Amino acid sequence: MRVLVVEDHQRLATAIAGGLRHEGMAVDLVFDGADALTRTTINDYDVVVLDRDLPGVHGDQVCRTLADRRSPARVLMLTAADTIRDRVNGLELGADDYLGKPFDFSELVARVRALARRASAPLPPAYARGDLTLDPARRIVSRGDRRVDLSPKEFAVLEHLLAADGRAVSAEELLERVWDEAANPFTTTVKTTIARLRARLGDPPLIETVREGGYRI
Amino acid sequence: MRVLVVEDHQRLATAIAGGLRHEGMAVDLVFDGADALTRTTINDYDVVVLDRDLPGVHGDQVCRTLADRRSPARVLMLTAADTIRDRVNGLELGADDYLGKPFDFSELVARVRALARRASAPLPPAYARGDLTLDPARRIVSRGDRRVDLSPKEFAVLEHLLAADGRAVSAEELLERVWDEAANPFTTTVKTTIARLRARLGDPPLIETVREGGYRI
DNA sequence: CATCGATTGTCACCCGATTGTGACCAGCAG
DNA sequence: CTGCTGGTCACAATCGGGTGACAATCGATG
Repeated sequence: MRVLVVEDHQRLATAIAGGLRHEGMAVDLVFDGADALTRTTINDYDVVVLDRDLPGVHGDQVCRTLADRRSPARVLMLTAADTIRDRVNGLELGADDYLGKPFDFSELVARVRALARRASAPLPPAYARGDLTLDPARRIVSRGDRRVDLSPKEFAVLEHLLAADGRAVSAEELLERVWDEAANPFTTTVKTTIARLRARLGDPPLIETVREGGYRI
Repeated sequence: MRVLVVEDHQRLATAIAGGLRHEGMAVDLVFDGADALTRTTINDYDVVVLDRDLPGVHGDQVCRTLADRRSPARVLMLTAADTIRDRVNGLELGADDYLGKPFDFSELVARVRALARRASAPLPPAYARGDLTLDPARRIVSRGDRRVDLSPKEFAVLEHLLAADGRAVSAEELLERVWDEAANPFTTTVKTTIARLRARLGDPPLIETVREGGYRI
């Protein structure tokens, strides 16, 4: 879990960062708002622990900017005074949670955890063709309920054929899309890879040859 | 709904337990703090109804221990005197609600119900995959009923793999999400960590390698 | 503050799978 | 029969991942 701590007081900053690291989180630390903004463009954080009173760019400003950018990072705002009014302000700025100083460290940890528990992105759908399925995210190919394991090239070729959805795909197109520039078009690489792929997929055959036109599934 | 009643006065204890059972709850009953602590390690309760004045281990102590353990059980504290001061103390100790004696039984029921509802939402942040379970909050990993202890990095990697839900996770992604900025992408750190993780998890192997694609669980 | 063990990053080396390659074979159309 | 397209095979080079050793660092403990 990736966390950015933004806090200008050295002592407190390192204490927070150290504590969160101790909980097993990957923590980056910056001491002002400007740095916070650049860091959040470079890295993807799950949570930003943001002190409100920062020199230079104010915490509120950082928070607002993140919200404007539609940053996926959740913001936990730290503030000296914890009044209802502050809380409302903070949440209106786009903070996801609010914690007043002084705070109990275990509470900070709990809240960071809670914020990081974001709904995991749904897995993209798998391809299916007859009894063949290919799941791009999991990198799994099955024939019926039998798992088929493929080498990276074989997998990529099969994925491309499935994506073509029945259209015939020429050897040139495969070379273009599946291989990189280093591929030598004057050799039999594609033929060979298709052969190996067919062998691994077993019977009945799935990949048809279209004379002069390439391959189709 | 699973409830533990901790109350040293026999009469009152059985009355409460009986009443809650009558409301359809599964109630366990103990008469002192020490028993309460052992029971809560054995079973997962939704709510603990806890008398404050207990012989031996005091109610406050029980409450604090539960909080320290990050127990998911919510605590409803019962107390003879219901002063503001008591209430604040109780809540600071980690109790989730507070009820002064004498109380109206219907109010007790209502509060237990309310607490149970509250508990059910953020309760299950534990991953499971086959015989493997990982509890992020407690930082506990088990294989079947055998506890596995992992270093922080190993734990974080495993958590990430489990969160990916079978998706293949590349070494780059792991570096990005589990390590902080100081990580050097040109070395074999991830490989090594995976190797150590595999060794600790034992047989049968759980983490699969996806050539060119990273790791999958 | 010194010490000891655990943790972690780094490197050198090993190994098997993968892949590109070209020679050769098979089927088919003209 | 001939020429062409595509399939098959064996081989060698390469690559990606696994392993074990080592050192630096961290953290707990006396």
